[in-house]
Amino acid sequence: MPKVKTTKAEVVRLATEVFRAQGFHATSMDDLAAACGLRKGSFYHYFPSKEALLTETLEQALAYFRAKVFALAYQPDLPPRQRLQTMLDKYAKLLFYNPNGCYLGNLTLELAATLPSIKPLLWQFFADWAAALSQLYQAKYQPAFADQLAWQMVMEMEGALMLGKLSGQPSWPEQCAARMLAHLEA
Amino acid sequence: MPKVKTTKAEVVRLATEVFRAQGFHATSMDDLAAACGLRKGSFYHYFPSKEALLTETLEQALAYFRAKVFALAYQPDLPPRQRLQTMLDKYAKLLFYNPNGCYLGNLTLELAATLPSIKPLLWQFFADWAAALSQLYQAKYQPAFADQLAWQMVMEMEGALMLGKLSGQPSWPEQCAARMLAHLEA
Amino acid sequence: MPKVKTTKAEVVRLATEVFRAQGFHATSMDDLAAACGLRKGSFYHYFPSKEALLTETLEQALAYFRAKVFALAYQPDLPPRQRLQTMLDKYAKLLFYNPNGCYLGNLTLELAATLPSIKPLLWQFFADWAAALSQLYQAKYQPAFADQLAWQMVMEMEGALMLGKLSGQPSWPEQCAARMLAHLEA
Amino acid sequence: MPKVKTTKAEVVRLATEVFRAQGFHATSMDDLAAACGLRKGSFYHYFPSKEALLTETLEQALAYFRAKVFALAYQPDLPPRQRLQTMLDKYAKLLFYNPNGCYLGNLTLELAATLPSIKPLLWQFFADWAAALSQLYQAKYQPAFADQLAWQMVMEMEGALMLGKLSGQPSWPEQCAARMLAHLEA
DNA sequence: AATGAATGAGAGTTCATTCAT
DNA sequence: CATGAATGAACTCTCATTCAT
Repeated sequence: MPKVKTTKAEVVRLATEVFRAQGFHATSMDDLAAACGLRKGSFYHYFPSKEALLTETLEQALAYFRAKVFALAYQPDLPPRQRLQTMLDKYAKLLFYNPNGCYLGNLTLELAATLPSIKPLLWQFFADWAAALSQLYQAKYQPAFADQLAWQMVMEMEGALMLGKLSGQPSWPEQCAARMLAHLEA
Repeated sequence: MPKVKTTKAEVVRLATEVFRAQGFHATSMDDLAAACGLRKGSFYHYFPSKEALLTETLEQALAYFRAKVFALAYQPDLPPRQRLQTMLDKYAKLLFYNPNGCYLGNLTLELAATLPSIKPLLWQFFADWAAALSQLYQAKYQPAFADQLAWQMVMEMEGALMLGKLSGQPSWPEQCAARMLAHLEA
Repeated sequence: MPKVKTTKAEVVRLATEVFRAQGFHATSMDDLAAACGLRKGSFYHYFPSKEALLTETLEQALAYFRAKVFALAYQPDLPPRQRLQTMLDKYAKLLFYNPNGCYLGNLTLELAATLPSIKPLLWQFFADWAAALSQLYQAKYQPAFADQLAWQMVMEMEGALMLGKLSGQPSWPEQCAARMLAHLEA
Repeated sequence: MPKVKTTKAEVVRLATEVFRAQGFHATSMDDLAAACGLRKGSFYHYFPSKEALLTETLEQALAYFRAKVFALAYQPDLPPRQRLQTMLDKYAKLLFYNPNGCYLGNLTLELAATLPSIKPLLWQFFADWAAALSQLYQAKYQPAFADQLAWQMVMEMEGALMLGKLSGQPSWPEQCAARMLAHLEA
């Protein structure tokens, strides 16, 4: 069993989980090194600083959500109802059953006020998420109303993930997802 | 060498603002000392540790919301619509126009996973907030539905405050408050 | 039950026990205040500094041993054997059954190298102790030999108290006391 | 900014001397850093805490005494008298002419009551020391008496080192060593 | 490319002492 | 006389970062 060389992408993936669990400031480079099986010093071959690593995790997370989650809202040859269902299934798998909630949401509240450089990335996440929802709701509603409803559901979901994180129970975001779907029903 | 006199309640009040702006881990005892006009070591006359100080800020914040905000939902001799209006006005004054959002919500996402001792306090905040809303909605809806709607609006408001913090604009929570009111309209 | 005013002598007595248990540097003024039922600030009405308090405990301890222990070696109208016996009984009561050993011996090893001002006091203790023993042994031995034997037994006793402190068992100093007595037997 | 290279064993050796001179609590990490030519923070690469460093100094001291001093009592092909002589010579070189006395004895009195984790190590030192002496005395005395005599001399020596530390004169332990030898003479 | 050793700054905390009340 | 509040220095320890090897 040869030790597989750690790739940069893998390091970013692992770091994301540690940041998601502990937050940015409560996570030390030692924590990250331990989680990635690297020595502390080796980190600086991949990333010039802790903040740069954070930024990469955000970029990778955003790219992942765009490619693997939000994209599901735009599948051709599938009715909106099913597109929303598959998107929410994927979303749920990523966020509902992990006790640490929404990575991007966590960082928004922890860092938006003190680390403005990440705000555009964070905002993009919410905007893309709302756009995907809005596009689906437009099958049933006027664009303006669909948009408002989409943003409303994004906010509700972030609040639901907050309660889920606090209570340890997935029912909050689950019920929120059910309401998201219901808005497409008759 | 001037010996500044402060009260414990005042220290807690000032510390709350610093924690709200920067988060718990990003705030040093030096930051707190500077904000309170104390020297670092003097803090330990009031609180045995940074964590104990945090807990006191949470307790004081919860007590304040209970006494000064949520209580407005229970005013006798006032129609529900007006009670909700005054409660939301007070709520807005405290949270909408401060760029740092909801203190309790911020700490939920930063600390729920790593500082479980504060979870009951945080939960109480959300529960009281939902109870106040539910009690108002029961003027119009069945208890079960009123309750669900109340929790839904609490979540939406936390999400709205998150977007407000990220965007720097109060319109997100403002519109959420408008929807809260609309649920009581005809 | 009126609260008896703490007297300076009482404070010194209590402080001695805390210093004996924890050593000088490991004992904080808070520890002392707690043990004496005083507030920290009040200490400075009795003693100008922690070090001055230490010195007073040493002086009081030395005075006590002189008046209440070593004096027993000089009782008129009692044979040497009995004088030694009563002195050792008193000595044992003070030191053997307290797990913290010999106060003066403890401070000698902790502070002789860094707080030379207390060295004369400490030395006086050992010198008086040896003189008392020597005077008794002179009933049986030549002065020079009695003196040497006395110092020898003082050293052995300090070593025995060290082992007693480490093991928690009084048998080490007890057997040493038995040997002290044996030197006066036939 | 020079990066001094040191070995862990060297750090332990130097720290032992500082602890021996000043005691554990009176020695700061700054003192240790200065003595070792390291910066304060660098210590924590070698030892997780000041207490862990202390434990290592004790372990190394015990190992040294076993290998380099007490072992001399068991040399084959040498009469007991000479074995004792060489052991005492080595012992004297280490302890008599250093004004800070016996490292293990110092720590016994300073820390036995407050840091119980080191008690087994300390006790092992005294036990090995007594065992080495006892083994030599058994050339002349019955095992039980040899054993008692050995412990007696260990205690006397600790007391002698205490007086040596207090007086600054090596004659106390020197004469004690002479008595140790005398017990093997005709 | 990888790392172990080192670092300076700063973290939270403790301390002996001061002093206005 | 007593004390609660305050202090500045020092404490142990952690951190993100550097760099010779």
